[in-house]
Amino acid sequence: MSAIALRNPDLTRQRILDVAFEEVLLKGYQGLRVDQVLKVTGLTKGAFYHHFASKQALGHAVIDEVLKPWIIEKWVEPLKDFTDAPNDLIQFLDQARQELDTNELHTGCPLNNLTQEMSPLDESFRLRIASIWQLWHNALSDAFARGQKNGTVRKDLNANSIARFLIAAMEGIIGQCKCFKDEKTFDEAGECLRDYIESLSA
Amino acid sequence: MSAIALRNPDLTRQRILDVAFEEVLLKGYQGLRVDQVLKVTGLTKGAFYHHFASKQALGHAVIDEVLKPWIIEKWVEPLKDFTDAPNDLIQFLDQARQELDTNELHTGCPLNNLTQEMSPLDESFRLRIASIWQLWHNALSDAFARGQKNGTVRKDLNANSIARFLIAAMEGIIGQCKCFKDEKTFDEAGECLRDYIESLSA
DNA sequence: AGATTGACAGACCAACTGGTTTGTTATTAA
DNA sequence: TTAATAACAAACCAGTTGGTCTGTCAATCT
Repeated sequence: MSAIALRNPDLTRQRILDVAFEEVLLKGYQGLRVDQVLKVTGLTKGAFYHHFASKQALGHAVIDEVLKPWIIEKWVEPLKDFTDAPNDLIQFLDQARQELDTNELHTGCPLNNLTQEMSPLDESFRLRIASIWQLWHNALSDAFARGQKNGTVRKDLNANSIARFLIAAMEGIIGQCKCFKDEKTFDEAGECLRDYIESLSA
Repeated sequence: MSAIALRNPDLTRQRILDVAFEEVLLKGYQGLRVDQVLKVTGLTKGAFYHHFASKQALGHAVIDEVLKPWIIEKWVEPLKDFTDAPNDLIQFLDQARQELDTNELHTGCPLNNLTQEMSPLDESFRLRIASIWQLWHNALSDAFARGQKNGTVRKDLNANSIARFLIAAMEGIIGQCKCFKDEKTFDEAGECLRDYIESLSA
C-alpha cells in the first residue's frame, strides 16, 4: 500500500477533466480531440472510456465539474459580499484586470467561448451553460437590488436589466480582445464600462 | 448558346461561397464540412477543388467575399450618414431590432462567431477578421467624432473608446441571446444600451 | 474544323477520430 | 486466501474527412 497508489481513479478522472478543459479553451469542443487528451495525460483509450461514456459525456462533465465551480468561485460568490454594487463592482473588476495576463486575454472567457460555439449545436450543452449564466446573472442582479434597498444604487433602474447589460458588456469586451490581441482595446472599452457603472450609483 | 449556360463558373463559385457561409454560421468553421457544401450545392469534389485550393482557402474567401461586404453594407456604410451620432445610432438600432427575427437571434453575429472560434486558432483568419472589425470601429468612431465637432456629442468623451465599448456591448448582447433563446434578454439589455447611448449626447 | 483549355464528374485514398473489445493487473470484499 | 471487480493498457475498427487523380465535355481560340 504505497503513499501514492498506482491506481487513483479520482485523480485520473480529474486529470482528464483538467486537460480537457484546457483543450476546449484552446480549440473549442469541436476541436477537442480525445486522442490529444490521452497524449497529454499519458493515459490510454481504455482508461478514458472507463471514466467517460463518450466525448459528449466528457464535455458535460467539463461544464458541470470544472467550468461551473470555477465561475461560481470567481464570479458568483464574491458578488454576494457587495454592499455598494457600483463601487464594489468597479473595485472587483479593477482587481480582476490586474490578475489578467495577456495569455488569458487571448483565450477569452471559457464560459462565453462554449456558449458561442455550442449553444446552437447541442441542446444538452446549451441548457447546462445557460444555468451557469443564470447563476452569475442572479448574483449580479441581487447585488444591485440590495444596493437599491440600501440607497447606494439609483432606484429608477431595473436591476435585472442592468445585470443583463453588464454581463453582456463585459463578455463583449473580452470577446473583442481575442481578435485584437493587445490590451489597449480592453482598457479603452473598460474605461467606458467604468463610467457607465459609476453612473448607476445613487 | 443557351440563355443559362450549363457551365457558369462565376455562379458556381458564388453558390459554394453562399452555402459555405450559411454552414459556417450554423456549425462554425471547424464544423464546416466540404462534403456538406457539395451535398447542398449538388456539386462534386472536382468542382469544388477546381474553384478552391483547400478548405482554408474557402474560409478565407467566405470572409473576404461574403462576410466583409455584408458588414460593410449593413454596419459600416450606414454610419457614414450619421450627423447626430447618439440619436442616429438609437434609431438605426431600433430598425435593426425590428428586422431581426428569432432565427437570427439564435445564430448570432457571423463576424463575432468567427472571431471567437478562429482568431486564437489561425492567424490568417484573425488578421482578415480584425480588418473587418477595424472598418466598423472606424466608421462608428468617426460618427461620434463628427458629432463632437457639430455639437451633438459630449466633448469630454473619447470617440475611439466609445466606439470600442459600443461594439463590444452590442456583440455581447447578441452573444448572450445565443444561449437564452428568448428575445427578452435582448430587449432588457438593449434598454440599458439605449440609456447609455442617450447619455452620450451633448 | 481542330486544338487547347476551363469547368466540371466521380472514383479513390490516406489520415484521422470516436468508439469497441479483449486482456491484464491492482484493489477490495468475503 | 481467494474470488470479484475496478482500473486501466493497447490493439483494433468503421465511418468520416480533406484532398487527389484521371477522365469527360463544353467553350473558346486559331
